Order: sequence, then structure tokens, then C-alpha cells
Amino acid sequence: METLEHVLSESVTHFLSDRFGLLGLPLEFQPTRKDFEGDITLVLFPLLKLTHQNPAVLGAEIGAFLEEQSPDISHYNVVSGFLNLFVSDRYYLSFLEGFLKTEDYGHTAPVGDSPTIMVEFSSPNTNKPLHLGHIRNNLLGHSVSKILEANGNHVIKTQIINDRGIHICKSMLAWQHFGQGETPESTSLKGDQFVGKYYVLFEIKYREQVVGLVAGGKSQEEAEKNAPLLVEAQQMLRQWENNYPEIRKLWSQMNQWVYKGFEATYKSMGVDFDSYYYESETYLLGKSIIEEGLNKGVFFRKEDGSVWIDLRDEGLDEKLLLRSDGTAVYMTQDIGTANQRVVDHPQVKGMVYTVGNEQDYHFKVLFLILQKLGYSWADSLFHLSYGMVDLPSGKMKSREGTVVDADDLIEQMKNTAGSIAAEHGKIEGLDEEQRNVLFQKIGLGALKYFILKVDPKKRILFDPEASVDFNGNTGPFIQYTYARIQSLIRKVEGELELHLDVSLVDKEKEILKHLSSYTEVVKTSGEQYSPALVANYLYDLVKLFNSFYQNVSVFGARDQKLQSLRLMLCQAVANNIESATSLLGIDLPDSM
RNA sequence: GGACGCGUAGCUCAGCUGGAUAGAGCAUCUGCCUUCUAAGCAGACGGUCACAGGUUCGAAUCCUGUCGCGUUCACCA
Repeated sequence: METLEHVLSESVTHFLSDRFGLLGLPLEFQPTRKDFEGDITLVLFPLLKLTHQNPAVLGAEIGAFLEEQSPDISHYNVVSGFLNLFVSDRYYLSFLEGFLKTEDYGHTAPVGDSPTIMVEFSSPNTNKPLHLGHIRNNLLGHSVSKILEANGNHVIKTQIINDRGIHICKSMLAWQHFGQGETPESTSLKGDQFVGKYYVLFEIKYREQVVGLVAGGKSQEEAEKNAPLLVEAQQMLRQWENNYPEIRKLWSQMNQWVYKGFEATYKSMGVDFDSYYYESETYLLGKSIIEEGLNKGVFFRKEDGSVWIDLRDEGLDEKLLLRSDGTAVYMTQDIGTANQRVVDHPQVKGMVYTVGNEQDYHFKVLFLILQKLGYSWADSLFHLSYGMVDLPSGKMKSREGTVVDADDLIEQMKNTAGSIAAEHGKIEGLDEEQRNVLFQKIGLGALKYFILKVDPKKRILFDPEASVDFNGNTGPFIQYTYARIQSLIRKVEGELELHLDVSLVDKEKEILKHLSSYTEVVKTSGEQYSPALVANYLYDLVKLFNSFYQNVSVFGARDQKLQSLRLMLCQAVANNIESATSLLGIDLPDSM
């Protein structure tokens, strides 16, 4: 769609070419600053040198030309190097007309041959429940998926599940020794919480053994290495790798418990996936690709048999790809997974990895390796790197029990939403079920917005005491605004009709101006993989709307035409809130 | 030590592909519910944009250096 700026740009370019014979001049249009009169501003400074004009004269010339030529420009003024243009009400009114006619305005639905992008997120370990860090990861990954979709891409949401390794054996072993056959069902625990309990129990029992050995005269280091539980866990890992049936059976059983627990958490967060990859299934493929790379000469083998890649020319280091005993490392597995994904989905054009910024180096190396292996898709890989979520006490540490559990946090947000609603006296007439749904929407909305409004690459400070706010720049503020509009719209009787000859007041115009920037916001947030841009846009929109709502009466409009316009404006804002919140995964209540 | 990221109001954050007098929310203080939902609105207070140079008509924004915080440089994942 042609934006007003494009149209104006074009006519000014023509003008400058006719008047000065100058082509390809930099034209910089921007929204007029609040404290100045006007709607759209052309910065004249870059043009002054080339045209040898002073700003007042040049501004007046261009202004007069546009006023004459463009039906959308009603008048202008020039203030020290800035040409401020006034856009006609008619332009905004027909914009509104188009906006309301377009479903999901600003979004471009993917079609048959649109590019396909895989977005990986969540990617948990199977020995611990999800925590606050995973929440940020999931919300980001899910939201970026939606944003890419709104930009006309097919998206496949996926994860890599770290389901193999010594840490898994630890919880298996603890369960064997101390579990006495109990199950998530028999204990009424969520599967992931259940398995996590045994992982913690392993650490406790193991520490006890270490202390015992040290008391018996061993050195700390020796005790840590030789504690019977650890030796047993290592043996179990070998048995796993050698496919011992009873070990595989236990492994599979415990993983099923965990996955069931994860699914419940994903469901309450409102995220979902299109496919799953398991490290246990991709690490072997990784190993065979390393062999290929060796043959191609991309990698080299050291005397001890370990395989490496030399990235010193790229300013990095040598990086290990296979251990001297031939076993896989983290990198091996990621190479395998990427390949497996392309095998499964040959149409994939790009991949996005939602992983914390402590792995920046890892992904730099991974992408370089894949490029050196010559894969065509290796140029469109993106590491969606995000900052950690810190507590006031510092980093979350599972050892110190300062981890904020995802399920607990969601529950807590819901409860807070409930007590605030009760304070405001807004729960009368709602039954148990309705309250549940409402509080879930609001509590989760608050949490999601709190996390997504921050630039992904910045770290977030999360204070469980102060908790997440429900006033001001928050999710509930946005939901509340939506509910207000729904309440207005419920009162409408009959069809609304838009008349293009009404005149707009400032607050109406500001909202329409803001709406007209939505398309650009969606595009930029896709290019930058940043839901924060959508969140900020939404907040500004809602703020403008509330100011309108509180200062301009909709049903008190002096005539039918005006009332109709205002209601349609409300409808447009509601539609836009729906579109934008859907990108953030935030649900909207019709009343609150 | 090398690499990467961050540093804006008391706190949490916008603004960063250079443009006019740096913006919000929270907190503090004033007003506004007999008119559409006060989870709201209107306003006050609050700034050496870490520091120092440089580029430019113009720098919070770009470049260089310094300081501070974080991450990372494993035959861990």
C-alpha cells in the first residue's frame, strides 16, 4: 500500500527535479513533533546545500507546491528548517474507511510460495521444570513466530529437547533408589515437577556421600569423583548409549512424565509447537556430518582422534566437534539437528534460534560451520539472543533455591489479578468459571506484556515482591481499554455509516495517525525480531485512545454523523488492539 | 587478558538506520466518578542521556578511548 509519505516523496522529487534539475535528493519525512503545528514534517537541512536556498524560501516553495498539487495537504508552515504539513481530514477519514474494510490490517498472510522459517524456542532440559527464564524464552519465540507470520512467512515452531546425557541419568537413578515406585499420578505431582524432585534428591544424596568420603579421609576432589552415586550415574549413561532395554524403558517413562508436565505449562502460557526434535535422535546424524566435513577438508583430526574446526581466520578459535573417544558434543548435536530439520522440511529458507545471550559465541561458531559446510540455507540463520531474567538478589540459582518456577509464577499472577478485580468490585455476577477465565487472561496478560515490552537483548530485572504492575504501562491497561471499547460497541444499534465530510478533532486525528503507522511497525518488528516494538506501539495507541475516551464523548456527539465516526474510530482501535495483542499472545476480555 | 552486549529521571523502561525544547510508567504531590467501565483522565515534581574526545549545519543516536555492570572464551550443555 502507498503511504502518504511515499506519495509526498514522489511529488517533492518531481518538484525538485523540475525546479533545480536535481535528482535523487534525500527526502526525510517524519511525524511532526507534538509541540509544533502540523501532521507531517519534511526536514529541509539536507536540501539546503544542494539547492543553494535558505530554509524559509525553500520550505515555502515546496509547501506551496504541495498545497496546490496534493489533495491531502491542506496547508503548511515553515519553522527554522522544518516544513510542517497539515494533512486534510478527508485523507484520514478515507484511511479509516480502508482500515475497517481490511481484515487484520497491517498483517500480510503467507500464501503458497511464501518463504518458510523455522523458529526454535523453549528447548528445555528434561530433568527440571520450566522457570522464569523459560517463560521469557517461550514468550519471545512464540511472539516472534506470530510476527514473522504477520509479515507473510510460513512459520514452523519447533524445539530441541535435551533428553540425553548424565543429568538425565541422575534423576533416573535417584528415582530407582529412593522412589519406591511412586509416580506423578500416585503423588498428584505434575510430571516435570515430579522428575525435578528426583534430580534435586540426587544432588542431596550425592553431597551426603561426598561429605562422608571426606570425613573418611579422602580429598574433596577425589570424593566428588568417586562418590558411588556418581559412578553409578556414569555407568547408567554408558548403558543408555548401549541401548540397555531396562534403562531405555525407564528413560522413556521418565521423559513421558516430563513432557506431559511441560505440555501443561505450555498450555497455560498459551504457546504451542508444530514439531519437536530430540537430541537423542539427532546427535548421530551430527556425527556423520562431521565425517563428511572431514572428507571435504572443512574439519581436521588431531593425533588423539578428536575432530576440530579452525576458525582463527575469522577471529575465533579452534573449536572441538568430536571428542577423542568419538562421542558427540553440544555443537555436534546442533549441526545434526539443523540438517535434520532441512531434511524434514526441504522448503525451509531460514531458522531462528531463541536462546539466551550466554550462547552468543556458540551460535556464531555454529553458523560459521554450517556456512563452511556449504549449505544454501546457512546464510539465513538468526540467533534471537535475549538477556537473562535476574532477580533483585542477582542471578537465579537452582542450588540456592532462588529459581522462580513457571507454574508458580503463572498461578501467582492469576491470583493477583483476582484480588485486584475484587478490590475494584468487578467480580459480582461472575460465576467460578468466568472468574477463572478472566483472571487467567489478565494475570497472564500482565506477565506477557511485562516481559515482551522490553527489548529482547536487554536483561530484565524481575522483582517477585513488587511483582508485576497492573496500572500504567501494562498488559491489563491494554486489556482494560479494549473492554471499554467493547462496552461502547455493545450499545450500538443499527448500522454505522462513515461520512467523509465531518471534521476531526485533534484527539481523533492523533489516533488515526497512529493507526496509519501500524503496518510499518509490524514490518520493523519482523526485521528486528522484536515484539517490544509492537508492545510499545500498542501502549501508545491505548494511551491516545484513553485520552480521547475521557475527553471526547462518543454518544454525546452533537450529530449522528459525528457519533457514527467516533464509534467507527473505536471499532478500528479495537480491531487494531486485537491484531497487535495477537502478535504478543495476549488474550482480551470483553469486559473487566 | 581477548571477544560480545549493556549504561537515559529515585526505580522500571521508550527513543538509537543523526534533526526542533530527551519521553512514558511506577513512586511523591494536585485536581476529576449524579454523562459512554476511575485497572482511567488532566496536571506538578523529577535529566551533566556513564565520562572524555572526534565527525557534522545538527549527536542520547555514528566513530575512538576510558570507566562500570553482565556474558563468554571447556574433550559441559
